[in-house]
Amino acid sequence: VIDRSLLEDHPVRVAPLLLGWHLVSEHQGATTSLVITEVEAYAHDDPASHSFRGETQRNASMFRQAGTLYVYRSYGIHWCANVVTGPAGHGAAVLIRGGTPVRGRDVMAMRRGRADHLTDGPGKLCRSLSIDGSHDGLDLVEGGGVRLEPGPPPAGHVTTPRIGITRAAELPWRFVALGAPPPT
DNA sequence: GAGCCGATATTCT
DNA sequence: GAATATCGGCTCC
Repeated sequence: VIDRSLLEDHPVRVAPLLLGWHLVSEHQGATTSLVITEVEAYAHDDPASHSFRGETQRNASMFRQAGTLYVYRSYGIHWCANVVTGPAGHGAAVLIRGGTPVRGRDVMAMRRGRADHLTDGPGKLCRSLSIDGSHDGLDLVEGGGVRLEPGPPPAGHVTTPRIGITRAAELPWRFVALGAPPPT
C-alpha cells in the first residue's frame, strides 16, 4: 500500500510527509489507530540521534531498511515508536510524538486507564496502541501487528525545535500539523 | 495551568 | 555516577 521508496529519503523530508498518515495497531483482537499529527526527525549524523555513536543492541533496528519500526525505552519507563528512514545501514528515523485517535478509542482509554490524553505524547500513544519492545524491528510497510497507512496531508504544518533534547537543540526538526485538535 | 519530583533501563563518561 | 527523544502525581495557584 505504501511505496517504501518514499521513506528512503532524509528524515527531515520524510517527517512532514508522515503527517496525516495513519499508524494502525492490531493487538489481541483489538484494532487501534491514530492520525499522525506531530513528529521529529533524527538524522544519522545528528548528535541528538540514538544512532549518532553507531549501532548498539538497543538501536540496531534503526540501521535496517526504511519502514522498519524502531521502538526504544525512554527514561526506563515508557516506549517510543519511530519510523526508520533512509537506505539500510544509515541509522535515521522519525519519532512519532503525537496523533489523533481514530479507531478503538475505547480500547485506548482502557489501556491508559483514563479517557483523555490518549495519543498526545510519544509514550502515551505507544501505551494506547500497545506498542512495546516486542514490536521493535517489525516492518511497518508489509504490515505486521503495527503498520502505516497513507492518509491525506494536513492543510499545513509548523516547524519547531525538538522537545526534550539538549544536543542540537536549535535544529527546527519537529513538525506539527495545523488543525490538530487540542490535546485533551 | 505551571512547577517540582520520582520512577527506572540503557548508554555514556 | 550522570544523562536521557517521558509521564503522572503532587503542590500550589
